[in-house]
Amino acid sequence: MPAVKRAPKGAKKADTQTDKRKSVPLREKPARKASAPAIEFDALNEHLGYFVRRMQVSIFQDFIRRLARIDVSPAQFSVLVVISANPGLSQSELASALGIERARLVRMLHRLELRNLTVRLPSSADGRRHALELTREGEKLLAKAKVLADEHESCLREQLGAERHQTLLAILKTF
Amino acid sequence: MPAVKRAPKGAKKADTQTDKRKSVPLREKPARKASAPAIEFDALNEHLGYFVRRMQVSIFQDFIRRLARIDVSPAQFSVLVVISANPGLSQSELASALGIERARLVRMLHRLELRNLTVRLPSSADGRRHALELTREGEKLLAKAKVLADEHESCLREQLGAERHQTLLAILKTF
DNA sequence: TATTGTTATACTCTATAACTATA
DNA sequence: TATAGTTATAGAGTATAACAATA
Repeated sequence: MPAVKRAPKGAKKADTQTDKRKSVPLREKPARKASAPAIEFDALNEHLGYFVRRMQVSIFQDFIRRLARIDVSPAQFSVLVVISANPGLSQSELASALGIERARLVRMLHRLELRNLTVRLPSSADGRRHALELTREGEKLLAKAKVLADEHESCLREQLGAERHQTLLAILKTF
Repeated sequence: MPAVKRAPKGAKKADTQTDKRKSVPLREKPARKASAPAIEFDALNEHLGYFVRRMQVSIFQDFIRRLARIDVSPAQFSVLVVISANPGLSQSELASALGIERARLVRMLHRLELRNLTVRLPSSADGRRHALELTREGEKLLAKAKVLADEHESCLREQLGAERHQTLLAILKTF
């Protein structure tokens, strides 16, 4: 057995339910038993949020898998794309454009900078700001990332059908 | 000043860049300066994942805000709905139906059980399984949650337009 | 052996708050 | 005083691994 040893455990929480669980089987509806009856999603079927969430998770999983070999996450991809397209952008501007917390962006840029993909240059106009840019290496990696991301998108377009893909993109952009 | 005191800080990471930052302004493209020029999203404009993510975050924020007073998160809502519609469901079945980790569901049910909303009954057929059900209190809270969730959805339908809302729901369901 | 529920761990993300240095 | 960048912290969420009880 490796080092792990198992800490003494919080107790309390588990105990409150042990009584019920180990004691008399109060009652139990026959409902779910035989041959895998399809699960009913009820109210969730009318809620966009549920399906949007499922799709987002699924899309991100594919994106992450495809860009794993260059180690670029969806969030990192969006940061690299926007810096490249808007060189000199400040961290605040970038964060608010992408809906990322300023504080989180700091750590993201930290890692990107350690990998020599981005730089924070001093802004000549305002001593508080950083002018963000990609390094040459950053631009090269972004180019590779865009190829992989396009493959990802093509696969998605194929899954959905070009028309639905287009419709979806159009509707989401209006939101 | 309250207790906080500030730990000695990791150093190293911050230092590696301090040199660059405090030293000569290497160069800086004039690009972003004057009157808030619109930010360019470039490749992101073609990626469904980016917009799906933005929409999901936005929808969840509204959902969370509206159900805050009954303290029900989107994930909790989906769990309550599915248990109510499929009484006797096991934790594994529920987890896989909703795409939640088995381990995470344990903690979620823990909290719901502490609030007296759900119960884990022993399964008569299989000693390993729990038969999940809502308590009467759970059903009552779920009824309230459904009302609020419907209001949330109505607002969303209004924002998008009924037609686009319908189209979106239909396409997402095929995915 | 495999499965169900459970605990633990580690890492990411989100949300705040507070600090510094500049403005 | 306000803003830009930074650090710290707490809470969720995600991903694993391991374990006990049961099959």
